[in-house]
Amino acid sequence: MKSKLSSVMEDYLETIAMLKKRGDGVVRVRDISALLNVKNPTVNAALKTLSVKGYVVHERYGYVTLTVKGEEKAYDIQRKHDMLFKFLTDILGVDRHTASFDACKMEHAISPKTSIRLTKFIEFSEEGLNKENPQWLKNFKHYLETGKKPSCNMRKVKK
Amino acid sequence: MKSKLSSVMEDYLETIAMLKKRGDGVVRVRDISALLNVKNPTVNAALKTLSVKGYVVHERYGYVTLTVKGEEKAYDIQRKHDMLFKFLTDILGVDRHTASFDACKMEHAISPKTSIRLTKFIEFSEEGLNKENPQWLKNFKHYLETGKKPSCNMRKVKK
DNA sequence: ACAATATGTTAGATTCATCTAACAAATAAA
DNA sequence: TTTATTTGTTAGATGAATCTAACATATTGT
Repeated sequence: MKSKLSSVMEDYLETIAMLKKRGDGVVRVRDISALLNVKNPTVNAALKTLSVKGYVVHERYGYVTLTVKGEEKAYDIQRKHDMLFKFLTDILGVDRHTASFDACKMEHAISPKTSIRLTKFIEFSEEGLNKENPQWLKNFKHYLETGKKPSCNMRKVKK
Repeated sequence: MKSKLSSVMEDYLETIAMLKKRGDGVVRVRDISALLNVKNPTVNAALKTLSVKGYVVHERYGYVTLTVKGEEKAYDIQRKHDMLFKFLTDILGVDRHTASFDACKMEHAISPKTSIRLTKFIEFSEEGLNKENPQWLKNFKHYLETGKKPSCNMRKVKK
């Protein structure tokens, strides 16, 4: 009964969830096709697939809604996306546009195990009493700019 | 003239390069289908596509070889794969099997920019005079096990 | 050298995600 | 309230990646 979804189908779920959470709160075929840059009939076909599998409800000429199963799945994907985006921007320092683009593809590629570890890694980089970056992350940013990692010796150098 | 390759085609190139570098140094259709878990006719179709695009040479009933273009592409993908594998295992501490599996998918998902940053991050984690993990990485491993990041206070605690 | 086995190829079918063209229904404008 | 416009649907085609079945060529063993 697992009937795994393709990454394309996952994208549709993610998009529907995103559209629900903004604008007028309802989701039409047009909105989905606009966001995913596909034509209406393509969206229709996808919705057919997703409704047969129990992820969405879509009556002829009506709005699109997620089932509980669909919401859960969409939420999972969005969490992964947000986590990856954060990792790419906050830790690696990738620009927002590239990070967003890559996160959209990586979210379908990483296993739960990797997802959990990356999440922990982000938490680790944020943990602590002060909200500032930890020193190691500052050192990495410095390394990105200069190609040099502050060594023990360097830290002793004055000025 | 860019004619981007699908991730499936990239996998074929990667596999061919890998097979070349081991065993008897030649690559047959059978080797590729065995490694990728597809049937011979599928490999044949892929080789057709790749040879039309100038990545491989394949004469009827002959061995498969990469063109220079194909080698370059394959090398790019392998570099990405190895880098991702290293990141997943050495930094995140993901098990080798999962890391290998995920790297195979992620290598097709990340942009050059992200690839470069990740590479730098790995370099950063290895840089230095001693080959040991840097302290921050040890701290992360500790965080994974205990859920606690060694704080300034904790470090002062005796024993 | 010949038969048996393994490997490679061709042809044709299937599934998925996409498209265009033609039509139907709903909404907005007059 | 008719007409015009936008949106949704259906039908049918396409390209990519896969399969099976049938056949062709190589390789191996005797």
